[in-house]
Amino acid sequence: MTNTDRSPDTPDIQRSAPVAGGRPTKQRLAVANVLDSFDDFRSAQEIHALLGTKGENVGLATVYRTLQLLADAGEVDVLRTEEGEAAYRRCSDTHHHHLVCRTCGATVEVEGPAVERWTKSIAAEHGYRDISHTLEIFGTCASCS
Amino acid sequence: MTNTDRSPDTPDIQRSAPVAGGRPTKQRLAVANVLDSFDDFRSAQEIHALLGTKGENVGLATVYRTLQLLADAGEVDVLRTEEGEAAYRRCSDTHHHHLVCRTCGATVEVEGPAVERWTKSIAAEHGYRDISHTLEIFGTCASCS
DNA sequence: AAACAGATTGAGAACCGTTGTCAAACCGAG
DNA sequence: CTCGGTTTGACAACGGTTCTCAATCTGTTT
Ligand SMILES: [Zn+2]
Ligand SMILES: [Zn+2]
Ligand SMILES: [Zn+2]
Ligand SMILES: [Zn+2]
Repeated sequence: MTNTDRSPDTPDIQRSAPVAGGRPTKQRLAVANVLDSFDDFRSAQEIHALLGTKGENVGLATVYRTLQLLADAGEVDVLRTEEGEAAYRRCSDTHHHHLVCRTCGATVEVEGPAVERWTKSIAAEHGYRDISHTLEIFGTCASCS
Repeated sequence: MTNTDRSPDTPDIQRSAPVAGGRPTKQRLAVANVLDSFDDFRSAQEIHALLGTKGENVGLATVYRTLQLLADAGEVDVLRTEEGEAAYRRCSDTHHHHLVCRTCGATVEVEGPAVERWTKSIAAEHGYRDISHTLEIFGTCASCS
């Protein structure tokens, strides 16, 4: 691990913004960049492997740590698959949900103001406060039918 | 493990219906019964421990297997906690969602026909079929505020 | 530029929920 | 009772995630 390694083949940094307040290290930038190369949900291990194929060797623990950082900062969305593993995806910064293909993972961001209102009012009706919610829709996309 | 053990202190079977098509063994009935003794979501291990305190010693693997049976049969609802572990609860048999207290686990079943309609139409709009969805609402209940 | 202090990394161990293994026990049919 | 498929439980194995800690890096201060 030599961060001073700046040989000619080292790809230029594409994402200049620091990663969630921490130091913009080579590894964190690599993770942040690879997140832009797909638009479906990928597990931490898949992302780690993907980095490997691109010549960016980042330790698995660091991938986990960075994804957690990004998730905490709201820069990526986290989804629990039905098998219980966490999957990550770079998303728009407004609140939204996902329509995910069960087969190929193709993901569509969806918004539903009515749902947002409904959850709030239901929760208030029962005296619950500090509401949050999770809503994911699963199905088989057109090309997988 | 002696299933013929029917000493006088053995509690009578309360739930006579067979468990999800399989054999109504002592262990399965014990699990099915203990599920009636709480109305919030409990992990498999918590349920296993709870059985222990009631003198019903059921193997952990059997608890997992039985809960899976019941879940497949739709007799219990499964929820993935944010830490990724599965939690179980006996629920009404109609489709519904949950409003869960983040602190004490108090759970309210909620229904929202509008949400059901919305998920279907959104999915159809994008050409997705065989739709399913997950929706959970989290908050702090009145007594935990 | 050299030194320093704190942040970050990576390899591997540890953790923990869950599932698999398999011999022993069980159960219902005949 | 006997027999064959089902179920059980102790324990091993598994997979994803987190922890540990020494080595390395980075920004800042001399
Ligand atoms: Zn698809
Ligand atoms: Zn929402
Ligand atoms: Zn509460
Ligand atoms: Zn629903």
